[in-house]
Amino acid sequence: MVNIKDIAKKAGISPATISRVINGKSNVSPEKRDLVLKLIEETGYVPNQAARNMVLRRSFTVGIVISDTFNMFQRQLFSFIERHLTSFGYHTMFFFVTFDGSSEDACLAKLKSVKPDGLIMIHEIRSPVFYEYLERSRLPFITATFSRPGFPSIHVDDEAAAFDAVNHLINLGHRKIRMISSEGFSCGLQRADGFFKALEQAGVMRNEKDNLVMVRHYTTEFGMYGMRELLLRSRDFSAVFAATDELAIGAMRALRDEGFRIPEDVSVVGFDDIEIADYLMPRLTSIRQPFPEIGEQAASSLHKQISGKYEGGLDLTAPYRLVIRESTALYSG
Amino acid sequence: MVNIKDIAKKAGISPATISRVINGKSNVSPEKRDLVLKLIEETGYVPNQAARNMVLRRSFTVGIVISDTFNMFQRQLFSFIERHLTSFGYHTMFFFVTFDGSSEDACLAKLKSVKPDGLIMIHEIRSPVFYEYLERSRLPFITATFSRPGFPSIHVDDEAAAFDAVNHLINLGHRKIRMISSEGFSCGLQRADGFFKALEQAGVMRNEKDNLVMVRHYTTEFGMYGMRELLLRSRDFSAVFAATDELAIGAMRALRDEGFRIPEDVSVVGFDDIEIADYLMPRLTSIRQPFPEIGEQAASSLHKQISGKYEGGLDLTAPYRLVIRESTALYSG
DNA sequence: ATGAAAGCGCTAACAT
DNA sequence: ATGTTAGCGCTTTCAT
Repeated sequence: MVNIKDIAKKAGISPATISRVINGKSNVSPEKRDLVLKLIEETGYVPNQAARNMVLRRSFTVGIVISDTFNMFQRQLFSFIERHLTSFGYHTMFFFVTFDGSSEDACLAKLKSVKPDGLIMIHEIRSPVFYEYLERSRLPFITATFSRPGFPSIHVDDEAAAFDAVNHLINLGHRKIRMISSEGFSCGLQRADGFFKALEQAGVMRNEKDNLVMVRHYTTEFGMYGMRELLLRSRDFSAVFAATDELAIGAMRALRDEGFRIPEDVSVVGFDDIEIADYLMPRLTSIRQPFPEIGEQAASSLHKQISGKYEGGLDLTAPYRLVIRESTALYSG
Repeated sequence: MVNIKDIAKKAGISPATISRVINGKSNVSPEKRDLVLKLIEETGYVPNQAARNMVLRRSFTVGIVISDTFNMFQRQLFSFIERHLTSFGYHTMFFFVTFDGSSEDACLAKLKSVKPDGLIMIHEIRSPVFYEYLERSRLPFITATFSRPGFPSIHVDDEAAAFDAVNHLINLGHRKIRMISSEGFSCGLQRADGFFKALEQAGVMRNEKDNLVMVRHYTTEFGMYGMRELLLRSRDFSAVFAATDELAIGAMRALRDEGFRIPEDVSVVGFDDIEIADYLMPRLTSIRQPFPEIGEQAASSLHKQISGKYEGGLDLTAPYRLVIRESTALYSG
């Protein structure tokens, strides 16, 4: 592979000047600049990333901490994040973490080894050791779609959004409402809070614990399990709020398998508004998270931090919106 | 950040010996080894990846060439590939390519800069320049879920699988069958070949071109467009074969919007058997691609190539299986 | 505006 | 078994 010395030799110039041209420094004569550019073009030379990384003590890589289950929601959000990071000149590398937390150590080790310039966390890590490292190493990072007090983050107001979603059901006349959520993320808890708040305000706060089932993962499979569990407890309800669309999809499956019609017998509301929500039968009513904005904000906020333009203490809030489709209908008790 | 010299100083040993311990070389005395290990543990030292990359002329990274649309099928396959690559000690980095091919140059530049140890291609690049570079640079690579004559690959027999899928419809009594596919990938063409072969064998090969619609991307959205186009041409059919599940989901949406019941009025078959196929209403009949095997084979074949254990000329074929669910039913003309 | 030289953190060849 | 040394490809002083 052709390197900077090869170019220097061909041009009869020192490597230092080649470097200057590559990095767009001003103090190079136009003639030499043109010559070098021509040579680079001809030879197809591309600077060796590893060498630059070493001397500049940067990796030009941003790590994405994400759960290994990597659902449709995360996939969509990632696409937007990636696009913006690329436009800022970063590469992107996944740091997978399993839900049970057993791999958080491995993730930390990979962090130290790869040394990304920054980190975007789409998955909520529990280990305090992890956050200690982030602080100690002063590694720029931002959490997306959830927040951790005192750290930069971009997310919607989960509790308020859940409140609105459940209120939509209440306004349709539903009173006996169930919820499926997960403990994995703090937003699962916040969405549950919004759920209870809405119930409370409507004066239908009965059997608090029986209304809610907590499952392990935000997947269609666990949505199905959760719904089955709720059905075992009681069939006396007319609406279900799922903490994510994936859970809603699984819940709808379980309801259908038991002969319930949606929305005639049971209304279903999801959360996230993933792409497929609009392709389901019936189309799923859901809370829209603005992926494009969240992705862009996460990337550009991180970029600012990395390039030292960080203003400090940002906890960005993205707007959400209830998208009403076919899976919710008037209560017809 | 603590480096190898720091460890050496603390231990009163030369950096070379530290390096030997880190890399598990045998010729180190047990006492020194233990001392070094202890120090590494204490200090939290992790070797600097960039420095190793430079001197070893390796990146310990495998590139994944994937389309920027990055659908559910690719997401699922990627998860398996990633898992295995990690177990072999590789990092993973995406090389996104847009469907229109405009970014193939950028992808090539990134390739030269990052210098991955190998490449797994889930997306079919057209540019011959790209393949020329692969050959010239002798970069190990393998194509997954499609094949390119003369190059290592792992994939199912798309034509045979499509043939079986369509035959399933024919055995159910369907004669007027439509197909939605895409030109983007060669497998879209091969699946169309299987479709026509099955029709031909059943003696229902009429209006060849009208039976098939080609759309731009393998997405739900384009599946919907494709189906609308078919409906515009004629409503006289009883079954649809979609080249991917995503297309099938979009097609089902379009059919439902026009009042068709599935499978009572129209049977639908997909291809890939993505996770969600079993959660749709109705559950989607589909050809199962064995993600776990394809992912494992792709990763381990590449690993063999990288470590010089490549036996040459492998064109691996993975088994497929028709999974019959609820979206296909007897023709009830 | 340009070149010479040092050095980033690591490994490997070569001594001993 | 261990240390010394050179060098991977690049950027960046520091001269000039």
